[in-house]
Amino acid sequence: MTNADIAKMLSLTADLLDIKGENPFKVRAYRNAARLIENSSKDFEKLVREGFDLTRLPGIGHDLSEYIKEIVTTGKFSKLEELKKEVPEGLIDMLSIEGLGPKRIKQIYDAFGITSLDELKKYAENGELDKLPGFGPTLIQKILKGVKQLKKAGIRFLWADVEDVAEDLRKYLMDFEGVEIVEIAGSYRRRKETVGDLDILVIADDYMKVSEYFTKYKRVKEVYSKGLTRSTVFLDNGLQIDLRAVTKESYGSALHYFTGSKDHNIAIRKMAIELGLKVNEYGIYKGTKRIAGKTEEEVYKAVGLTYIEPELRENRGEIEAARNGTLPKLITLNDIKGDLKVYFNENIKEIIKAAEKRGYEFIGVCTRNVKDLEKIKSLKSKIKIYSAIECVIDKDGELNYSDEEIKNFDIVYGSIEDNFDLDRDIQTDRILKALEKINILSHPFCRKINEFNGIDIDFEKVLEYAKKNNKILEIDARRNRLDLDDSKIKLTKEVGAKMVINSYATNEDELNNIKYGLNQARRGWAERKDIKNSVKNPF
DNA sequence: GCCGTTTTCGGCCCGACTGTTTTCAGTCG
Ligand SMILES: Nc1nc2c(ncn2[C@H]2C[C@H](O)[C@@H](COP(=O)(O)OP(=O)(O)OP(=O)(O)O)O2)c(=O)[nH]1
Ligand SMILES: [Mg+2]
Ligand SMILES: [Mg+2]
Repeated sequence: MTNADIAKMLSLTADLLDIKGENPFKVRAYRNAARLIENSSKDFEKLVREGFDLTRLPGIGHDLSEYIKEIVTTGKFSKLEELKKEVPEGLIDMLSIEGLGPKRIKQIYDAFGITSLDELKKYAENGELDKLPGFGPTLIQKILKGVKQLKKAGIRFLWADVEDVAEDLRKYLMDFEGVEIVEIAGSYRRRKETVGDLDILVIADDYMKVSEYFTKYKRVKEVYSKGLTRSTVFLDNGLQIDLRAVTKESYGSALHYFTGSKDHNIAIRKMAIELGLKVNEYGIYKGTKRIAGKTEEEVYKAVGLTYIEPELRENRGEIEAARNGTLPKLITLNDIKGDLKVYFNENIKEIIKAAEKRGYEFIGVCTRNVKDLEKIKSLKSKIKIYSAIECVIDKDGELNYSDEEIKNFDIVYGSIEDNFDLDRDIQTDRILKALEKINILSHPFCRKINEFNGIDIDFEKVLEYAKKNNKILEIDARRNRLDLDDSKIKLTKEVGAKMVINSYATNEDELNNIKYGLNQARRGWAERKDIKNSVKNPF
């Protein structure tokens, strides 16, 4: 039972309770627990096995603690099973239709007993739905459209895949008369590996005119809502863009609000309440008096905190760290001294030249074929070239090359490329075995974003071994890998094992992949000392 | 359902946009 599995059950429970009409704060408690577990770097199955007191976690009390234990030990959640009898699971699909929330779904279910999208479509088309109070023609049209495209359920976009359109939108908005600042906020600014939409903040005195201009952007396919200070559109590729426009006195508060995360915002607002203050996107208020909000620093200062970098704003301990003055000094692009994995191929000379130009001090040229060793050794550059071999780890943890064949390489990588579904203990032993012979474990979880969630291993055990034996964990920086991910990076840092960020460049442009890995390293609280390719002479 | 150096009950972040609302509930950020 993985964290993701547990989180899914709790989240489903929350949705069903919501539709049932339960107390919204109870629903939130389930959602919070689900999110806590989903985002946690700790393995909950292990925590339960070790008898860890779950109620020590924020938002987990007596009941949820027992529920989590039940889920982990039995694989089932009896409360959820009972709930499903009352509230059919099929109703969950309806939540992913824009404009349909728990209340309206309950209304529909109570009136017609509908439990599927097909039935919903039928009732929307034959005019039955109109009979419900609050269901006007516009909403019915929205529902029909939603059934057809199920927009909200669409997969999330890779961060790197929205970079270009984000920049294009920034330019487009900056071009508008009177616009002073454009910030891409939301999960994009927090550098999350995937983004559900783009959240754009515009600062302009004449902020009310911005929405109109925004919705005329050439790639806008549909205007979902348009008001004086906020609007939402969908682009031709289905990407949602939320725009918020305010005047510059609210810049800090608005940017803070729109950057999130939601959990972080709520935590900050709770702190403010305890100080007798109110925080919203316009400022910080004491009574009716506005006391701060021009910059983000002001916002944090008003609640007694130092500035928190966007990448850390996930309510994963950053607020406590800011209070205690123990925030990490996050690694930056400038700290990266080299790239320890670029591919040995026909572009290698250009890649090396580009690496020199970037100011790198070393580069690791990697092949999967031991016969390339001499050719790699004969490459010339003014920077240090490491020869690297990527070995394939077989089912039993053996490498595809003998000790003799790889002994002259500067760096030995090991990569798992098959048998992804082995049981946790077997998979863990496989990795531990391979680690004996390699320096760096490539993309440790073998995951592919939006495709494969990754192998099941006892990662903490791997980390303990790595720390003790100076083995390094890779952060594969390719846009759809980012493996280790942010929470695993955080755990690795906490244990004290080292990591490298590798670009896997096959041409000079792909050296830029480093940036994507760096984003995740920063989200994982990594400092310069945690990342091997930010020190001189790593090998 | 969770939480508490004031609290074990009574709060729980706060605001914008939409529709059919004649004053606000629902949904969303
Ligand atoms: N205070 C507060 N802020 C919110 C709430 N919902 C969203 N926000 C803020 C914080 C979010 O980061 C920001 C943008 O909202 P999004 O729904 O786009 O979320 P975000 O970009 O974080 O993640 P995403 O990748 O889009 O799913 O708006 C809320 O309920 N309360
Ligand atoms: Mg967003
Ligand atoms: Mg958004």
